[in-house]
Amino acid sequence: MSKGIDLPKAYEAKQVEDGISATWMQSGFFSPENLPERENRREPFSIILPPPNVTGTLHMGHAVMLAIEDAMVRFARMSGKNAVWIPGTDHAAIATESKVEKMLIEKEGKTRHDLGREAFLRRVEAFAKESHDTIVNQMKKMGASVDWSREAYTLDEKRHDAVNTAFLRMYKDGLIYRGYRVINWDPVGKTAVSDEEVEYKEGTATLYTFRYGKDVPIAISTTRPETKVGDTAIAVHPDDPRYQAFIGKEFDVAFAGTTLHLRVIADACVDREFGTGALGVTPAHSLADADLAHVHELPMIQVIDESAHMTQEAGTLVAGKSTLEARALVIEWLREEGLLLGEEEVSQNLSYAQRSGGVIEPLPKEQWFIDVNKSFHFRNSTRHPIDGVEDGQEVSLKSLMQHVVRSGQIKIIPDRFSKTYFHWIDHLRDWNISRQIWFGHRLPVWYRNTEVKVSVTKPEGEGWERDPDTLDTWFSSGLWTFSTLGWPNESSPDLLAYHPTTVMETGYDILFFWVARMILMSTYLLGEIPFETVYLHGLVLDEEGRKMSKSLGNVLNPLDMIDRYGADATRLSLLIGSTPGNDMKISEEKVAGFRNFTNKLWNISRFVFLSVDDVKSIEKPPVPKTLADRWILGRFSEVEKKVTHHFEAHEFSFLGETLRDFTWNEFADWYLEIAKIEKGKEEILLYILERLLLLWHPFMPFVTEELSKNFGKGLALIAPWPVAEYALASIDQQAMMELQEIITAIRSVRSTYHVNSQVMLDIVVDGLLSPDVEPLVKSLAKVASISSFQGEKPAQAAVVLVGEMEIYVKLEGFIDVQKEITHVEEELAEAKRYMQLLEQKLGNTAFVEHAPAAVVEEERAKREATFDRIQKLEQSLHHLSHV
RNA sequence: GGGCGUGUAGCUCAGCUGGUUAGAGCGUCACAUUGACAUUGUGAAGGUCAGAGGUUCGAGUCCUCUCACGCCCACCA
Repeated sequence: MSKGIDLPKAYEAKQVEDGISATWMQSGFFSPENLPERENRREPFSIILPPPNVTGTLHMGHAVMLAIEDAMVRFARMSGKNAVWIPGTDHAAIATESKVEKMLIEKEGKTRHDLGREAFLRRVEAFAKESHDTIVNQMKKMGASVDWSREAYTLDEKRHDAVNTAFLRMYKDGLIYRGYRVINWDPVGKTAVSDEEVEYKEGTATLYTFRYGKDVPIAISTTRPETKVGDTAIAVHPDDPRYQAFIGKEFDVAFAGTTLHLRVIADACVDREFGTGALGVTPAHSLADADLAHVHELPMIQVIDESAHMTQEAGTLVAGKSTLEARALVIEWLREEGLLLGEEEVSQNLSYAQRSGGVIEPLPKEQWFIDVNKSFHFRNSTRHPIDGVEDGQEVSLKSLMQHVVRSGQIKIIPDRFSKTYFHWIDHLRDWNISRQIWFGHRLPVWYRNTEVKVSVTKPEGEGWERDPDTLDTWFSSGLWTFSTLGWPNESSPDLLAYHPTTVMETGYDILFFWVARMILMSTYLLGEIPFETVYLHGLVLDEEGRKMSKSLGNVLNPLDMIDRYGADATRLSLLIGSTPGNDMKISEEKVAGFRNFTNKLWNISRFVFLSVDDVKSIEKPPVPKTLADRWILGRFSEVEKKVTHHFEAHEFSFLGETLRDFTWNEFADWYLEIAKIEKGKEEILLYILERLLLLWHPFMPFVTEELSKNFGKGLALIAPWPVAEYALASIDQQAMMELQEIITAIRSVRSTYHVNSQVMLDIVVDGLLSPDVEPLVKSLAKVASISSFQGEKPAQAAVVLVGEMEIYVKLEGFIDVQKEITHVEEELAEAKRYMQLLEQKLGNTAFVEHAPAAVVEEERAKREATFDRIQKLEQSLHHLSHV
């Protein structure tokens, strides 16, 4: 059997992947308009790639995303859909700017201000360009079948147009406003950040309890004494009997170099149990206090500036000092005045800026916000209207965001994240969208003295200055599902064809940052949902379950994995064993394991190609001739159905396992072995192999594309998805029971003959049996011994006749009776020696009487076990000598 | 403080709407292997399914409580 094609003995991913990548690119089939005509080609499938930041290189998180999305889009494409997957990159405003500035400081000792806006931005752009090219290259290595002709960038001209259009419309509707508010200030990045960009870490702090002055009857507690120079009120609980008498009273008091005017206010939000039960209100430097100040109409005094130093307003004692210096000074002052009543170590959450790591300093600032609660007139889409909201109805952004998920128009997988989503919306505050950085979309806002104009171009007249601020990067990302499809041109062909997109696949960690913002923007601007399904994958962790980070040195680079084990193995290791919304651990070993599988698939193909005369595509379903044929064809059809179902249900791990089990445990281990004995299986082998490769294609595109070439049918990339053509042969009740008996019998043969590794695995059977267990057992033993005596290498499966039934038995190795007898005799001798030893020990009365009872028990148990073992070995020896 | 989740073999995890004897991969051990594949094959060992109680003919699966761990949100000054 060697007339077919002879492939290399092992699959060398490195040698084929680049070539295949090039073939795919040249084919143009990543762009839907180039796809060959098919009946259902009008049905669209669209997925927009979550754009990687242009700050560096791809990591495992990206690799998971690419593996899942590529599997989705390849399946859709093969299923005949008009499939498009749009790639792009994200300018990642703060992240990129701070990275470039950091490099600038390290290499040249200059800050961005030393360079100036224009020159600095040129540096950032150059860096982004370089990073972009690396990322694109990496995506190609992964085998991502994205449509490069539609590539987008969150900061290019088209997206800039979309951003401006969105901003202007929201401003007109009163949803974007400018306000002087307490915001999260990052003193390191020197910019405001949104609530979502603040991270919390547990830390300890000293809680100081003190009075503002001798004449102030209420003591308060704080971890930040330096802010107290900006206090304008003391808040107590309205029902607190201790402070009832003071509510509404006002105090003027000299405090640490300044004079405070404090009003005692009552508010139910005060926790009576904490500290003294009274709270010093600092409206300018606490978001919570700012809310209080708003309700109670308290004045706001800014005592900390943008570089985390005390302002002139803070008074003579601390003005100009850093917050830490000021803290020490205030405490010292309190101590001297005898006002400090107590100090206590408490654990506290400290807030940091996500990107720069700076300690967040809440302070009041003029910023731009999106109002999530304000009512406006909803404009519904004419083509894909949102159900349950009328055109022109009064809604708020918040209510819209809730509605589309609650009504099931957007489905989140796994479902439990819907709860998280609603919980987040319930607590949502207005979104601060202005950033005091340079890299990003500059606000289309102009100022002239007190005049403010929102316009893309400079307003008429002299003296207009453009707002130097840029937009939060997530503002442009929020438009991503439609800004990539041609919006704001509402008649763009792509927008008409592909929006709403079919699925959004991304990590759960950006549910709020991004998914929620896309829902906000799309429902508001288009009156459409941005996507029908949200599939959230988990984070990729290292072997010990830690996040991968450069500082920990536990980063597994997907490119290294691809280099060592191939892209297919890397993809499989990320697809199998990961379930939506759950984090996954990955290790190099795991990837190596899947490399073995790609090689297995390669060798299965190699065997099939070698054993047939003519490698060709089998057009008509082959007619099964034997039991084994009926079985494998039936099983294969079942697998085809299952795989299709798993794809539709986004159950990628199940899908992979189903396919792997069939490929390895059924097709290779059984049918290929049977095919070595029973001839005439060429058609079936080819039929199953060709289709099996296609089923695998979305998961491991490279090796399957390479192997499929041999069938001469064109690219697997656009091959029609296989559809089941056989029914599984039925096995009736009676047969099942008899089958069970046979398996039991076989197992007993195994132990009786002490040939645990020698006999057989399982049997494949269908139809009615009239089994006589004895003959089966005998024939097995016979096959085994005969082969061994003739010194031939036997096949790994045998067909055994039991009555009129053919039974396929898988065999592995055979008994060399003589060798086996010697082996058993040796073991027997050893066991007897051990037995003697135990007898001796237990016969010793001193041991039995003085040793701890447990030890004696243990020895007795050992004697029992050894006795059993001797009996078994003697039995084996008896059987063996009669074979 | 609120919410979500996890706890199943040495390790990583499956186990869907409750149904025979709880599975896979890796690891370990034993044996085999010249002809598709040592990136292989066959087997073995290894589990009171975190614990307690309950519902049920029947619970890894449903309910209640407890313990441990993780994540998210809010934030107490």
